[in-house]
Amino acid sequence: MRTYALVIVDINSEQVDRRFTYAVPAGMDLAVGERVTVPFGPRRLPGVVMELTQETDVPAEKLRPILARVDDEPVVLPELMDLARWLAAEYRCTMAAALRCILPAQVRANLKPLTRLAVRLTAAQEDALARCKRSERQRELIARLAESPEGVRLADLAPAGAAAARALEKKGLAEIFPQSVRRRPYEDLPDEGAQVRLSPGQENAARRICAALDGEPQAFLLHGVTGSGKTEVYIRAVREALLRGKGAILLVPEIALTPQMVSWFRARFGDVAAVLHSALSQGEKYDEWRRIRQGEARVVIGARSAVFAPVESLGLLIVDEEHEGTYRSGTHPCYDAREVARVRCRLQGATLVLGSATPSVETYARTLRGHNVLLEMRERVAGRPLPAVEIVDMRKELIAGNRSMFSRALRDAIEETLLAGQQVVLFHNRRGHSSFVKCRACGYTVHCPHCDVTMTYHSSDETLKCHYCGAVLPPPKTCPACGSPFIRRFGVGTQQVEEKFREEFPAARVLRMDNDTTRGKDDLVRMLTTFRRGEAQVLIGTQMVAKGHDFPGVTLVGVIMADMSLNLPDYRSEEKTFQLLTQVEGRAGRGEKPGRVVVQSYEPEHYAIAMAATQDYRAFYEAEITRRRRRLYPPYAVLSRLLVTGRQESDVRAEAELLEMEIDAWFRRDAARRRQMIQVRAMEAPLSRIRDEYRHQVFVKLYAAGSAGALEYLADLARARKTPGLRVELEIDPPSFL
DNA sequence: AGCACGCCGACT
DNA sequence: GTCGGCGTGCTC
Repeated sequence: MRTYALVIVDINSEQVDRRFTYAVPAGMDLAVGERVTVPFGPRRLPGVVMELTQETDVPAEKLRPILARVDDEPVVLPELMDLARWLAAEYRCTMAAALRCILPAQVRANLKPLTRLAVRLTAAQEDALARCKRSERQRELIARLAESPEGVRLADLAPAGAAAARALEKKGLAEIFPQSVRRRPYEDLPDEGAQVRLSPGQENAARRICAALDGEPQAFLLHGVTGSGKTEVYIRAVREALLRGKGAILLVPEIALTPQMVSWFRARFGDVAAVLHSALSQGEKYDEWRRIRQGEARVVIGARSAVFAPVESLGLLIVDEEHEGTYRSGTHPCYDAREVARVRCRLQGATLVLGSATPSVETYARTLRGHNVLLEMRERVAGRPLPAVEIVDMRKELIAGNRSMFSRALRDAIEETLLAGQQVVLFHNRRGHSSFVKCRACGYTVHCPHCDVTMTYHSSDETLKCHYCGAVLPPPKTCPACGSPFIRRFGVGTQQVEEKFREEFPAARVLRMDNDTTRGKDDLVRMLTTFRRGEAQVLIGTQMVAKGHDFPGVTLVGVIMADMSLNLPDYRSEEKTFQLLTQVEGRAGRGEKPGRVVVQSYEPEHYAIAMAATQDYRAFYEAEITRRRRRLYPPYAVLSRLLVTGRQESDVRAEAELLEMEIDAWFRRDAARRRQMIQVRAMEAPLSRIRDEYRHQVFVKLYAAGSAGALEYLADLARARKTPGLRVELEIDPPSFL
């Protein structure tokens, strides 16, 4: 009986997003998940076998045979085939695009293994020695080679040794051959961290996770205050998974944080741990992937895309710093690694652990609704206290005549800390675009009357705009709240903070860490190491200094302006601010000495700032979820937009307005649809032109409950739109509306 | 995605 | 008369 293979060809286009049937040549041993080369029109293309079948409706004259297998073994695990299918359905991408996520480019490129010349004995040691009585060097080499039957790299021999090797080869006693070597990322990293005793909180969390490894797989939210030692819990859980013959994946939010985590894992798990992320070289990535696929590595540490790592019999999937935005992919398919992780765990019967000191509002809400089991760690390890936080009201500083960016309290604290020989972290979250208008006398910021988000100052036409509804206001000359003339836009960056700091504390050794100073691949790691070693006393930086670093020498954290992230035109800005402040405050007092924090703010009474100071997550969550419910934001609503782009501005505008009318009509058709809609509005996008392409958007806000049908409609609408010269794209809950 | 086929303007 | 523009249509 004939066998046919249903193949997805590697073309990311909806036109060919279906399975093509090929005849399997007699004698070709094929399995689902294997990569093959197939004829496709005049071309030869790679593809993946989705299914094997005994019959087909395809007429015989159309059928063509599979040309070849690409790999020696199936490359896609069966569970990952299911995951790819889910990915394509959930994120509305082609099957080819979904498979590309699962098969990284290096693997598809079929890289060659890296080889170096090595030498090994081909004769018995005694025979070889007998024939080399005269040369002491050759005899030495023979003894050494006898100890390493797999061969010794020529580069590892002294120059004379290499000559001896060639002599042995000439005598037919040894051979010189290309030996494949593994490219090891972070090879020279020290193996840090000794075995530690777990605190009662850590012990409890680890026990609950291990119970799930033995019994019914579960999803956990591990909520532990900064410094509570979540990493140790991960390590314990991973070890337990390994002991049960299962694999584990640990996702970390940023490459920058990986080296430290890798060194901790290497210390415990050695070569069983693999690393996967985009900053590795092609070869490193390829080799690590192969090692995982072949079961040589059972533990994977990696960024977002490592959620697809080919770990067989996965037992545990951990998402560290669950709240981080980096888990959402910016390129199509725009998957959320946390969602993928959840589905993958379901498909493979694995246990999911989401870890954070500041869980995202969505995750916490889901947890309270019973989707995750909550594990809490309220204490820091070794009985260390949380840092004492002092909030400084910068409005009072202005009244007191202090116009500098450092309050008297912060300046004193820095002085004391430097005198005591301890380290300081200064955090300032400068965001390049979108400046806002704020009153320095009373802290008032101009908000949109309709949307409750900060309005953004546009210097081009000197107006304030709302990025959600398009409302436009002239910037006020005096503060609408208190009448003060000190109302102006804010735009201080870390560079100015550094300059002012050097003026005031010329003796201190300062490092500045932001996007401008960490351009090179290794700059960040080097700076972190320098600072951790104590070779600088002060670290000034943006959010990248806030995240997860362990700086035992830091006893003072200063926040230059806590309101910075509060005034972004985004409904998540309160959440972001709370997370950032809580995280950066958590950098203080992680060593022997207790830490302190000085937070400077123009609106110190704001709940995000006040509750970050007391590290009271639950109180913040209650306040925030109440606001979201009242103002109709996620998780109660779904925000989406249709983005229209094109060269001709009038066409772009007209298309957006047409879409608005059409969508509006669709929602008004019956009562059920009317109940879905909160707002539909066409407007110019905040970034109204990028690379000579004009941008307009149709902002669509829906009630979350039962929104699936409406979103499906919007997706179909966007896809069906084929006006020449225009592109229409649907974005659901995008990271920003710029 | 490519590459075909197919129907209307300026060139040796 | 031809060379060539890129609009639909197909690829097992």
